[in-house]
Amino acid sequence: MRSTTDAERRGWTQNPEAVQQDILTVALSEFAENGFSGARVDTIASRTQTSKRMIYYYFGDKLGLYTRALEAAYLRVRQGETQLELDHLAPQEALARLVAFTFDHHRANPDFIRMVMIENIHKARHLAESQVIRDLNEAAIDKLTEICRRGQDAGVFREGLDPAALHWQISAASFFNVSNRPTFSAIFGNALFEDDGQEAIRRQTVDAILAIACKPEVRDPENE
Amino acid sequence: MRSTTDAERRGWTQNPEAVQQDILTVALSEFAENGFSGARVDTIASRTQTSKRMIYYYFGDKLGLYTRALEAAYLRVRQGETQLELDHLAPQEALARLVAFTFDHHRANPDFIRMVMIENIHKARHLAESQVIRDLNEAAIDKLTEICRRGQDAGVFREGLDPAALHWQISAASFFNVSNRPTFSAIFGNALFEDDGQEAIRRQTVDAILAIACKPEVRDPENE
DNA sequence: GCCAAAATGTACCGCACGGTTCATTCCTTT
DNA sequence: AAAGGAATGAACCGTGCGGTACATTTTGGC
Repeated sequence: MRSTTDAERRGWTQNPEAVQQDILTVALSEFAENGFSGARVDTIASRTQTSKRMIYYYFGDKLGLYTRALEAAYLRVRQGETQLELDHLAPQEALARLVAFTFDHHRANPDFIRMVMIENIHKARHLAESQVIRDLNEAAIDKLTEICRRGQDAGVFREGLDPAALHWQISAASFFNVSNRPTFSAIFGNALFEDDGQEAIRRQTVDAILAIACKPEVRDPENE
Repeated sequence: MRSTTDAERRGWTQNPEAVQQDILTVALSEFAENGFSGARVDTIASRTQTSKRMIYYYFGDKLGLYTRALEAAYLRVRQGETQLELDHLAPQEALARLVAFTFDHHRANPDFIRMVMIENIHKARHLAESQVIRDLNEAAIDKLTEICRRGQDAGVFREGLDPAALHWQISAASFFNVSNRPTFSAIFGNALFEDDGQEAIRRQTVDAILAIACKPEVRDPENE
């Protein structure tokens, strides 16, 4: 590791990892903004501190770059999810916390949401082929499955509860809230996406999920 | 109105409306499949019984064609919604019916869903500018608002229920079910999208919405 | 220090694709 | 029946954009 002064004086310093990271960051934002065909390799290059040449050097072609950007988006977002600790909470509390967290977490990662939207437009063609992403998602339902088991053991959750279906419900609300905000607010106004509206929707969503999971007699007494 | 035989013999028959309709149908399917930048005007033209020349003659440019296709998608889907009659049902029944219908209706109109997805990728830029679509959606919440009022008058729905927020919940489930099927099933398997899984999810969704809308004491006794 | 390999800069290419030009045929009006 | 406008056909064009050729600099190994 040496001083960079001579490199600054004339010429440049090699830094493969940083260059790739730079490209990936820009590419992710550009693909998320414009979609695969909408994104322009030249634009990505220009927003980079390096050149288009380097993009093709490291990523082969536009599709390769897109795939890596997609994986990067998943990596980031899944990494954020590991922060959540639920084991010390009662099942209902844990579930409520998980739903609220997922809701906020999706909201905080719009680029990830947009990449998934784009993948869905493409029928998940690239996602399906990425082993990286498949691996990442194996653990995604684990937390929820564990909560379900605990809730059923404690007798507060319904029997025959399907963790996958529950995850579907949580994802639906959390995802839609970000993905469809533009059309929804264009048609029905922006109120639900202001702070008050978002809080109301999050609470409503938590309630709905709890209603699905909990036995009927369990839900009435506890009133937040 | 005259026979078309002479036109078949030599030359061609003019038919502006049919030509435009033909173009629109193909364009809708092509845009829904590939997005705005992904769709190719040449491809659209080739799938048409007319030529690229006609597309520009009637629709000006690619964006004009896209906008008209988007409006066409909304028109079709909203037209299907008018079939639903709910006034003769008790509020809870009406709401349950509305949710189940919306769920199925979205599922039956994947092209519409994909157009909305694409609009959301584009931040609803074109949808926001279309007066046609704004008008179409004014009536979209009316049914639901009416049900809410009736339910509250009858004392079975909670006070302070927000029809817009309820519509949000219904849309979230129904939309996500179609829009995110590719990624969801790529990651978590296809089971939830087979007939059994879909039925389970629809039931679960209806239950969740009813749990949001109904007063707690109202929901326990009635067991489908 | 020297050399091969890795990393980067510059300039360029081919063509796909959105859009147009110009000519021709159909239809309505008077 | 003539004319003028609407509707259609066929070929063409300019360029935006994905991708490449070729030269040059940097770096690490010996």
